Amino acid sequence: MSKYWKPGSERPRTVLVDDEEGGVLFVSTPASSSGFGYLSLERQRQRLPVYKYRTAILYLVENHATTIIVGETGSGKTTQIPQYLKEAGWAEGGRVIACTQPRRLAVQSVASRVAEEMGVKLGEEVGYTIRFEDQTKPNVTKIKFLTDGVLLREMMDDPLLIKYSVIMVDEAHERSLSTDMLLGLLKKVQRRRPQLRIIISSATIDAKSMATFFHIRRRNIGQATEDPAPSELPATLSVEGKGYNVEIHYVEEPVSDYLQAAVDTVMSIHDKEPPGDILVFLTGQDDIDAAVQLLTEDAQNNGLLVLPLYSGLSRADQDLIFSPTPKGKRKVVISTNIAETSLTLEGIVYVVDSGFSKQRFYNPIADIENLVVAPISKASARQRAGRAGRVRPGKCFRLYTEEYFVKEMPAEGIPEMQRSSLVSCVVQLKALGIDNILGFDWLASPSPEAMIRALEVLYSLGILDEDAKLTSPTGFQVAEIPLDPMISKMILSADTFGCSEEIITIAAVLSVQSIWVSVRGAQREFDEVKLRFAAAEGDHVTYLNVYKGFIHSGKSSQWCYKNYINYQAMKKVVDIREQLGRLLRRLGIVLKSCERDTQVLRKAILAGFFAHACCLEEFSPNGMYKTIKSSREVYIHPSSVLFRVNPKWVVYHSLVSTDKHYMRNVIAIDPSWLIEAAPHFYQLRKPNPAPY
DNA sequence: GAGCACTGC
Repeated sequence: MSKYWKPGSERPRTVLVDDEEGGVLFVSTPASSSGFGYLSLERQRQRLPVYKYRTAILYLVENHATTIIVGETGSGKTTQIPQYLKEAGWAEGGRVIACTQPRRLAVQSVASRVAEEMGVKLGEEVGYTIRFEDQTKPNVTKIKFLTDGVLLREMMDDPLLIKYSVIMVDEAHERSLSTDMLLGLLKKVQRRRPQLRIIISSATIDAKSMATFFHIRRRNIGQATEDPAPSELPATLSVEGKGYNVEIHYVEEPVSDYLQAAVDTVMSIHDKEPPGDILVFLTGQDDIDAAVQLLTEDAQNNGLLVLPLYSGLSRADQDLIFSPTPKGKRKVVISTNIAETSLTLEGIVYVVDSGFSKQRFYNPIADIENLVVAPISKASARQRAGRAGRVRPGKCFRLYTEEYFVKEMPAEGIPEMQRSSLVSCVVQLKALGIDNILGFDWLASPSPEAMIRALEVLYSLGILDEDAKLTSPTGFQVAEIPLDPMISKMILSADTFGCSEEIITIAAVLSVQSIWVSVRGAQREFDEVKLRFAAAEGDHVTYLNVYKGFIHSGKSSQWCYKNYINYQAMKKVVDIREQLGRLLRRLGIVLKSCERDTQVLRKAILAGFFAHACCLEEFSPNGMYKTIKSSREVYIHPSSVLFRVNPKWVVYHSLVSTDKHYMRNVIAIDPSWLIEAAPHFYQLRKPNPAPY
């Protein structure tokens, strides 16, 4: 292996302390690394790297409006800082300390850990809020963990976030859509509420741009406040992590086939390295299944237990990953990016990093989201490597050269804000009274094309008016519904068509990944089972049949298993459906059923998705459609019940672009409904006119 | 004949 691999010289664990005012300096000590099993909770807390910075953090938060904390995983910042703040009195007088996370699971686990450390019952002094679940008590909860999406929603009722004294935005380096929106809005809130403290916690050293962003010049400090306002210069503090050292190895020459290189590397680790499980990062299901097959063939009875991991797997298959490795075996998990942040595997000692992941990119001109294999960033590469150092010192094998890493790999990924459609963002900002979207203070500004496209789409849906203001009531109601605006529009229209009962089921199904389980081996059987639910009208109506079956079965997981249906997804459908029902009631909409009339149902769908209408090309041998809007070539996705049925006129929910543009979730329509649904969009159209 | 990952009153 020494011939092939070149040890790297990356020094990830430098500690940097940088108070912009130059007054404070902290020097770190090397990370300690011992098991905590026998220590009391209090002693464990004191052993965390962040503990040394307790006084410093409290000092900075006291004196600065914004504090940026750079800390690696395992520093303890997420669980400790909210407690320090509470101990220092930031939760007194009915005020609440908030800590946001990008993911639900993180919210729950961090909250329960903190409650345990404080010796209180979860949901009282320490609580959490995620969608569908509010574990907080008014006037009792002092520390509240929540997803950043929930905090954004809270702003619709409480734009200045009055009840919070400190808001800590954790994992800000991930730069999710809602984190970026939240940070932009928090900056605005801070102008109006100088006493609000913001803590931004990030795992990467790119704190400078955050600091520059939050360096606000307050304009109107007219009214005298009782406390002196904190410095508007953000402070930056760095805390080291608790991970073990991970030795980085690079290939000497670039590899041409990362799949084969990954397989070879696994075999080589298995041959030459001491015991320890291996985690391999590839890009998608195809790659992963291929690698699993190669390794399983290669590895017959040689002691490798090879397991795939991606979100499309059923829960049972995902859980295999967590089962203990049998004696004398070495576990190899071949995973997508899911293992980079969302799932943590214990016992990994070796990581193989292909250097790629699938990433979503949005083309605002074509209004299409693409999924492409793209190189990862240095930040991701470090995160992946860190997965090898959770239990003991590990090794990371990067399938790219050190020169590439140093010179070519981008430091950070492109923020999601610059890779997505802005339709939802715009509605949320408008609802918060931000009228000038182009002039909004973005952390990373989206392209003007994307913003203009979003405004156009929303205007065509009747959600925004000519002045780009939310329409009343439609626009404001759409903003209340936590779904894609096109789906929200569809839901609201269902009221007129008398089919809201059915439409909210469809909306819920369209809002989850997929209700089918992934079955590669039993494809034929799967297709046959699917036919039991299939409706001639298309996928949306098929989903109604599945939902009915699920409810009829008493929401049985067995029933799901037998029918190749994802039980977790169906439970989520039920949750979303209930939420939508409550929401509509609040908007004064009474749920009505259209019984068997699928025509009104499809008209309601069209009210949201008229822009996605397509017509089958005449004499097309391979089922080619063209979009009415822009004559784009599209095909029905093979997972659709209308695949090979090819009705003349269809409307799709979304496009998946791989080698072709595939329409996912397709329904057959009558073209006359189009003019009815959107006269402004489809007027006087003779062959292939383009509205834009 | 095909499927990155999260998330939301």
